[in-house]
Amino acid sequence: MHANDLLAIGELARRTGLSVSAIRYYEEKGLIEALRTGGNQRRFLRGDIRRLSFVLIAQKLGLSLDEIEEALARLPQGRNPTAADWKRISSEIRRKIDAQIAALEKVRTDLDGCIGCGCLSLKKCALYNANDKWGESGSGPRVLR
Amino acid sequence: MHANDLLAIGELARRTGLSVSAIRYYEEKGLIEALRTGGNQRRFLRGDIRRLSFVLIAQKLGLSLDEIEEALARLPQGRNPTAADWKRISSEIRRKIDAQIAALEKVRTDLDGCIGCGCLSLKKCALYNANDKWGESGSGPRVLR
DNA sequence: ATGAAACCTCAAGCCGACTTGAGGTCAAGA
DNA sequence: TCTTGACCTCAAGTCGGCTTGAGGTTTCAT
Repeated sequence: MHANDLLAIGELARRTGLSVSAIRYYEEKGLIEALRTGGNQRRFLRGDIRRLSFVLIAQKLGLSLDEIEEALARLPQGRNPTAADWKRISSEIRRKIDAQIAALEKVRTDLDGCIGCGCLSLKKCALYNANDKWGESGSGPRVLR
Repeated sequence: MHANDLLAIGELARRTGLSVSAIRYYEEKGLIEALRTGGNQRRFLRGDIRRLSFVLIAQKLGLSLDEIEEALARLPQGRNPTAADWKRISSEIRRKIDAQIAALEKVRTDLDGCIGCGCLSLKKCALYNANDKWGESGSGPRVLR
């Protein structure tokens, strides 16, 4: 059962809650690497559970896979995140969250002003004219639903 | 120039900042309706500027087009939003924003606890285990970038 | 009457983060 | 040995909110 301390992809999926296809996708994107058996099946190290945990948590915080890949790439010797790495990275993330909250609070304030006026004029409306970054089309991390 | 007080699609686009293709897309989705000339070109009423302004603002507040359509559908006689409609609808939106801010603040608190521990354990991590709604895959309004 | 600009429809493409399906191979217990 | 379940690759599909392109028509000023 614990033959070589290597995990098959299904086992890793079970331990992380990810789907098998998602793990394969992450490998393709370079977020994780796999060893291969003689029969070409993936085998993962135990530490990869932690690596994927990092990916999952960072995603919940709103980072895109590209951003997560970048964070992982900046790790000292290229291996999985330690507590110290996590401390540094999570402080950066905290700053992003602060910015998101501040942006939302500004919108709320503008909205409060707008409820009173009911103008719905694109020329005058603070809601429409401020925070232009909000409306940029295109994609990015989907933070809230 | 102001022949019939009807606007061609390009004119409406200019006045709202939307692209022509976006307006056609909104028509297809049922967010806006157009009259047609004998030659099959769309003609819009002046009031549609206001209707589209509503769409734009509601989008910036994080509502999906489906949600916006629903809000517009609930308007009294099926025409464009008035100041009173806006007041009612924007109050509902405000509640959503409050919820979003509260969710983000909870994540921030969890993150602060997490920075200290550095566990990165899926079993123990409050960040991972709380706020499951955050991680739901699928699509929805992209609120923040 | 004419020529350019604006309009029309319909189909396909884009982004991120995956999932689904087809068709085939590998590993391990009975 | 055999069977079954887990695995493999590659291509295509999904979602929302549009954009882009091809190929054709209308409108309007001159």
